[in-house]
Amino acid sequence: MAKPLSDRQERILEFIGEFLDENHYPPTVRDIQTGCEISSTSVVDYNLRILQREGHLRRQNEVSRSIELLGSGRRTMANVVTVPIVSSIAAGEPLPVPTQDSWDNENTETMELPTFLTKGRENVFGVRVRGQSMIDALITDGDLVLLEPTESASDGDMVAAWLRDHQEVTLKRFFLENGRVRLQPANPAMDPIYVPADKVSVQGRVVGVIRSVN
Amino acid sequence: MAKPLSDRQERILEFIGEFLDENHYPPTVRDIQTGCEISSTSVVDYNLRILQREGHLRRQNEVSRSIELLGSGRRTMANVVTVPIVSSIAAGEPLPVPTQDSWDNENTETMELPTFLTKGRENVFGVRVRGQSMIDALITDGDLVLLEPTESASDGDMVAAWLRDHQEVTLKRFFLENGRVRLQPANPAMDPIYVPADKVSVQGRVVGVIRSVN
DNA sequence: GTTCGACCGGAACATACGTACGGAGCGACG
DNA sequence: CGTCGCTCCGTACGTATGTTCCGGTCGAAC
Repeated sequence: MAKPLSDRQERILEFIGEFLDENHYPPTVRDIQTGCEISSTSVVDYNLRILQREGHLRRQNEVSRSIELLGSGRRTMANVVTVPIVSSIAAGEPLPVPTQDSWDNENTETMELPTFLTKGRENVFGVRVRGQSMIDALITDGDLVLLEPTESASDGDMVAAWLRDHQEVTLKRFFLENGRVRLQPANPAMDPIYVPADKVSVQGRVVGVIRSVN
Repeated sequence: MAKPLSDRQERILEFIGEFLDENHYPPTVRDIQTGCEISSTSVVDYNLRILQREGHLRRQNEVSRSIELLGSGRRTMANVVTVPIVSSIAAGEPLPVPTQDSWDNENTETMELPTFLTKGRENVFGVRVRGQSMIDALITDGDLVLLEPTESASDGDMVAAWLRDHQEVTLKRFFLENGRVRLQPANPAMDPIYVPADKVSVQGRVVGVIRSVN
């Protein structure tokens, strides 16, 4: 299914992304030809068809600049990425980190976000928060939390941590202190909690929070 | 300077915005011609030149689909608006609500946001928060608060309120209760404050909060 | 009336741009 | 060796699309 791409195809995909970041419209076949130093428009067209067949992009026939990138963290246009929204976070269950399969699924909800929120990070996904359990992380009911999937964390990272003994996910700053983990609420008025390292599993690193009021 | 636009010009501007919302690329002259039921491409071109001269949009010569909308809350492409970021909010001063003049100023910082954050609202602007003074509104240092300019508020709205006696701006939910104003923190664990109605001036309604971690 | 400017209409022109066609190099395979 | 598939190249064709030219209508100003 997911065939490996040739160097040229990788290059084209990368160029389209860069073009989208620098302009407010997609590139033409000839823009790509010049940008990737390809000798003929037919080669560009040939590779674009392959990329389209493999599901990396979409084009409309006979329409100029109709290239649209597909896939996780795709850039649909200048400074915009599309991320999947996976169900909702609730007390009592671990996070359903999205797989490539679930992302490929047509009925995954997605959202378009400015790139400054995901800058450089891969596979960022969003989780909608239910309830007030994250209030000490300055996050409330209805907020959208952006997470970068990871299983490890550095001191000071804000992470989504699954606490095995408490059977719940919490968002806190992570610190590893001689064998145990300190989870520090974002609100300095609240006290940290301490957990043995083997009772905590990191599910993702928080890279952003979006709250839409009303 | 700001000449009134003809009906046709308004229509064209509106159509370009709608087109940008529905596609991932700008419209051609002929897309506009069809969409606005104009009999000739030359009329479209004629009006586009006027709109460009008046600063409502920008085009590149000889480049297809190179139309770019300008101005406050402009849609640069599908589901994206551009909003100005006005300085920063700090304890001790009222908010510098942006005027048309300040927006027109070239050196205003701007940011592109998904439309779902500003949906339907006019003249939304962003304010970067400094310090921890908004912590009881679940807002912390570095957050970007999106405000819709207004001087009135309905019960339950989250507003930016200038407290004359305290000489500070605060973000709270607004309730008018027989002559006095109750300002309710977003964090239900915190207590409300009560202020005489004439000691409070509403500066804007909060429509969103964006936090970028790290 | 005449003049002028703002706006529209139809058609043509020139370039931009997607697409098709024939062919060539090259490695895999029998 | 032949031939098949994949990739590339050069070129050309046809449509898409920005642009120009010339004429026309209408209302305001004189």
